[in-house]
Amino acid sequence: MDDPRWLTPRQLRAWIRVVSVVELLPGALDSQLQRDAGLTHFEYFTLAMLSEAPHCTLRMTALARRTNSSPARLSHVIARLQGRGFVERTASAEDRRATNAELTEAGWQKLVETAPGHVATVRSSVIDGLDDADVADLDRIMGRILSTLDPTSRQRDGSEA
Amino acid sequence: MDDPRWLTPRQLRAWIRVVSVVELLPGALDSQLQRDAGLTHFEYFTLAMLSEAPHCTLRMTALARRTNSSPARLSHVIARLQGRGFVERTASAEDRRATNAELTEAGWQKLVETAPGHVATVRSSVIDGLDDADVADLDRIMGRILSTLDPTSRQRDGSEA
DNA sequence: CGGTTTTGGTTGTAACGGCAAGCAAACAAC
DNA sequence: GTTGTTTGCTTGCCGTTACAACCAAAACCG
Repeated sequence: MDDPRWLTPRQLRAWIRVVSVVELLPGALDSQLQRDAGLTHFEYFTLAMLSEAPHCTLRMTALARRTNSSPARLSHVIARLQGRGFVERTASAEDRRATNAELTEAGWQKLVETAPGHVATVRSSVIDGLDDADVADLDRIMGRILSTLDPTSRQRDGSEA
Repeated sequence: MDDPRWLTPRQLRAWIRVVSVVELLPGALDSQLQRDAGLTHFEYFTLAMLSEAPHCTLRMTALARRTNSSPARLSHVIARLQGRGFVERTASAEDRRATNAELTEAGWQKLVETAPGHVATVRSSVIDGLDDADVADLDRIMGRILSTLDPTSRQRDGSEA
C-alpha cells in the first residue's frame, strides 16, 4: 500500500458522482414508497422478488441472494412483512432446516397497488433522463461493477442454480 | 397513474443492476473502513470534504450539501467525530446561528493514514474493472441522474456559490 | 422598532440494519 | 451411531439514521 495509485481527475469525478447517487437514491425511493405505501424500498423489492418466483415462494437463502441481503436482515424484514400479513413462512418439505417465504394474496395485492407509483418514481428520478445509449452503457457498466463486487452471483440473467 | 409505462426489458435489467450496486456498495466500503480505521464511509467522506476546504473548515450547511446529508444526520456525525477528536466545532463570526466544523490535526492525520487503503478498495471494487470509456460513460450517466435526483446541487464541478 | 417568517442547527425518539451468538437439522467421517 | 462440521435461519443487542419538534438568530415587513 505504499503507492496508492491515486485516481485520475476523471475517475475521481466519476467516483464522487457514484457516491452521490448511492447516497441519494435510497432516500428518494424510500420516501415515495413510505409515503404512498408504508413500505421501504427493500420491503417492496422483497415482495417483488417473491412475486416473480414459482408459486410466489422462495427459500430464505435464495431470496437473500436475490435481494443482496444478509440472512439476518432478511429474517428481520420477513418477520415484519409476516406481521403485516404480506408474507407467510412455511417449513420446507425437502430440508427441515429451511424456511420458505411465500407471498400472500394480500401481499400480491399490495404489490399490484404499489407498483405503478414506484415505477413512475424510478422513471422520473432515473430512467427518463437517459436515452437508449445511456441505458445500454449503464447496464454494461453496472454489470462490470457487480461482477467484481459480487462475483458469486452471476447477476441472475435468467439462469438459476 | 393509469398507464405506468412499464420499463423495457433492457431498462429493467439496467435498473435491477443499479439497485444491486446501490445495495452492495455501501457495505463494501463500510466494512473495509470499519475494519481498518473504525470509520464509516460517511464519516470518512465527511473528513475528506473538510480536508479540501479552505482552512479545513466548513459551515455545517455547506458540509451537509457536499456530503448529501440532512442537517440532522450531519449534526450527529460531527458530534461523534468531535468526541473522537477529529473535528472541532467553532462559532461562525459572521452569523451567530451558524456553526463551523473544522478538521483537527488528529483528524487530518487519520485521513492521511486511512486514504490509501480506502482508495485501494475503491479501485479494486469498482474502478479497476472499468476501462477509460467506461469511466467516461459512468461519469456522464451519473451526472445525468444527479441532475434529476438533486437539481439544486450543480454537482460542485469546481464552482461554489 | 414589534411581529412574523425563514434560516441554521440540535436533540429526542423510534425504526432499521449489522454483528455475533445461538440452535437445530443435515452431512461427513470413521 | 456418535462425533464433529457445515448449513439454514433466528434472535438480541447496539449503533446509526430518519423524522419531527424544537430553539435561537437573522431577515423581512409594515
